[in-house]
Amino acid sequence: MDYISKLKDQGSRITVARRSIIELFENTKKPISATSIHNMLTRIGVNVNMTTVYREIEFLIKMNILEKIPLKDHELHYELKDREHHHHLLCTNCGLIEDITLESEKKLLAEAHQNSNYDISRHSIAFYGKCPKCK
Amino acid sequence: MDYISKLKDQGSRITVARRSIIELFENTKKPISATSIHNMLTRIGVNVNMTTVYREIEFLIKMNILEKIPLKDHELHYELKDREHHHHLLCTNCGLIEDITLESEKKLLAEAHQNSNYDISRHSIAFYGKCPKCK
DNA sequence: TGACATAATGCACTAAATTTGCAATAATAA
DNA sequence: TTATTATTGCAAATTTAGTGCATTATGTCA
Repeated sequence: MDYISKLKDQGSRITVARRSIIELFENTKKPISATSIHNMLTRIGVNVNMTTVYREIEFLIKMNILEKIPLKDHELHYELKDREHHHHLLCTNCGLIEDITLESEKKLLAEAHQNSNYDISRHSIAFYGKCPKCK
Repeated sequence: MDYISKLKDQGSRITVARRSIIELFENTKKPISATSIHNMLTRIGVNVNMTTVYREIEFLIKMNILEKIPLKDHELHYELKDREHHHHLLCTNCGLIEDITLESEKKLLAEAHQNSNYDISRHSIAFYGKCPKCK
């Protein structure tokens, strides 16, 4: 079932901002910062306050729809949480962000579970380097 | 050779702030934020301005001694750069950060090189979950 | 050792990202 | 359509980070 129906079912209201932000993430499939969300919304004619953007992000994280993606930047980025498992490739030159899926991460995860006494629930992997255009 | 000697050799001055910050990182071996650095310095009686902390971090990054570690926080963290290769384990409950070394990351890295057309220079892996105390 | 050159620092600001309080607005149930 | 209250906007406060400039202090060399 889609996010909108889920939110409706659990009692949340579906506002223009909320719907637009969810669609933004569904179409983009990349980590987006709060400022970018605001810019993109403005570009498509959805005029919302930055405060609303921040509050909506917070809400969607609480609802388990978005998650934080920390990048080497002092701006947090966000992404849909239940996308098929994947990780990121970041260009240190132009800032481009791409996805990458990794077969061998299973072993990695198994090793992490074994080598630690943490109750691991999630993990993130990022590769930094130069993208095709920049190298 | 140690960091202090390296800095001296290359002409930098060794101030109380600089020496203290380097020692802080050597003793802590964990990602530390600028604010934490400032707090820790104050606690041991080294009173420096936040500006100095930020400028020193910048300097130590330029000198290849520190590197940025992005966490799920809107505060950047830093760590000594040439520590033996390792990654992080973060408690989603109390914020505890521990190190973890992984044998199988070699395969992962090889796969990443093969599956992408990026010129990968670095990577970071983080596991999120509950630490022994919190689970 | 003492004075000099300049790296490093502090202070007062600025800038950008994020958060909060509260009154106004709008989504939904009835 | 109306009432309830979730959501929003606005203004202002906080937090994190970075700057310009005058002052201080490190390391060098006479």
